[in-house]
Amino acid sequence: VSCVVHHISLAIENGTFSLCLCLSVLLPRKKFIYHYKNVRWARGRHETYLCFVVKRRVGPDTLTFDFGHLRNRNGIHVELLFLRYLGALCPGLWGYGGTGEKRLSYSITWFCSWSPCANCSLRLCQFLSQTPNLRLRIFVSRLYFCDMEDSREREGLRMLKKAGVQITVMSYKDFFYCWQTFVARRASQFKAWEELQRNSVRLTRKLNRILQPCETEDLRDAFKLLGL
DNA sequence: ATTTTCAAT
Repeated sequence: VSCVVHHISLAIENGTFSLCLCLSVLLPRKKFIYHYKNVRWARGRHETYLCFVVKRRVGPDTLTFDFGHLRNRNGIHVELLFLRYLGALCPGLWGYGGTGEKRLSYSITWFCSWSPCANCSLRLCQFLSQTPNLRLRIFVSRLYFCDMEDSREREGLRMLKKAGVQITVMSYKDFFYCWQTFVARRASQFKAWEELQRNSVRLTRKLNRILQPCETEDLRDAFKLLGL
């Protein structure tokens, strides 16, 4: 109930924009499966979903503060929408991060159907550099525009890593957790699709290669040195 | 073998 009330108050603050947010606290099953399916060719996913959990920590005590989901709207990527809501989701985020008695910090975990684009990564890095008392963990189902070696999206993911963001490709246990937490599942059990595991492993390897480009560069240098 | 991608009609 508190979650619903919270989202209604968000709607009042931000106008009709977030009306949908407060009407659908849980994600319909079909929508979740369609958008989070980690298929190789994700044709027609012209939306991106972001399921989030906010944890609030005051001194030694941590509690789950809020959760919910968002999707991109009006040409605004879902990550930037999330940043707009962040102030409301994390009261006191600014101003209590120091060494005072009220030491307050937040930890956000989100599960996104696509990894962030280059611009969103940049904006997130900028934001995080100004909020040292916010920790962000990002799980992604699929990698967005990361096929080219020199893609800006790849660079963006590396920047996020440098900024201290933990980025992970979703595996079975993460899809399962999302199903339990964010989906209007009724009594239904999460049923993995074909290839879930294989795709997750493939994307994990791909992400690891993206985040550790130095090794291959070093190898190339080594080959050059050896005249190979 | 090849296919898509936070749309634009």
